Amino acid sequence: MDSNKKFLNGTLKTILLALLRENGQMYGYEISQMTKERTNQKLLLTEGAIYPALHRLEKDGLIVSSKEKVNGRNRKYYSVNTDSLPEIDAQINLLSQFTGHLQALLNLTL
Amino acid sequence: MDSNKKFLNGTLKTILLALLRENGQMYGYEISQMTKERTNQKLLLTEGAIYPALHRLEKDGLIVSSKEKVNGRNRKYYSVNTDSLPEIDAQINLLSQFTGHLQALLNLTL
DNA sequence: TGACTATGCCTAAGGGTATTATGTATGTTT
DNA sequence: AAACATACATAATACCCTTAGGCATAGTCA
Repeated sequence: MDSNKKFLNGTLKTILLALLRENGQMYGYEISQMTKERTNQKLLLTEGAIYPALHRLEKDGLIVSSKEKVNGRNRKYYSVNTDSLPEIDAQINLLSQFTGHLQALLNLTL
Repeated sequence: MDSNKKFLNGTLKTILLALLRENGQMYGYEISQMTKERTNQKLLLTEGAIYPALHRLEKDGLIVSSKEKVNGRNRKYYSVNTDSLPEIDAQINLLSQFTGHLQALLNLTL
């Protein structure tokens, strides 16, 4: 079973923004683990997807990073750029609306 | 305003399956118009996306097509392959679950 | 009649992005 | 010592949507 990985395309960046907006500060590995736990392994954000997406978001100025050493290991914390909050919220709202439309279309079938 | 086109990636095929499963028989142009009307122009399935997706679904054996001439114009009707109904329902359920997970993640932010 | 719009199908170039696989390094557990 | 968890990263590949165009028929309007 390939789960629902194929649905992730396009939504990943917005998911990351939503998580960072909620939790204030997170690092990649943490995001990967947290989403896995929260969705009972159903929604897997793999590292090969997460790290490039975080890099793109930082390059686009929507998030900022800072490196810290914790227990001898390097962590790279990300958080939303407060200047971009309006744009971030707009994106999150768009995704929310999109899932709403999808649910409406899908429910007709049930 | 590029609306939420970017979220479509990966979900389009399943959307098409859900629509065909509901309506029994549809043609590409009809799908394009219907989704536009139902979502108040918010969810636009463009022809450049719809037709290749329908072709892939037919090639994969999930749907079948038949050509008809209506009012002098050619229509290509698609409908689900009943042999594939279990797989189709499974896919639709996966997408439904995925949107559920998304909503859960997004709602935490509101 | 000529121009425009709606209907209806299709394809191609291009870019964006997730998958899969792999590499590096440190700390912890067995 | 080996294995596993933590933590970052990149590359090849393939997928697939966007944008832009092309073709054809029917109806409308000046």
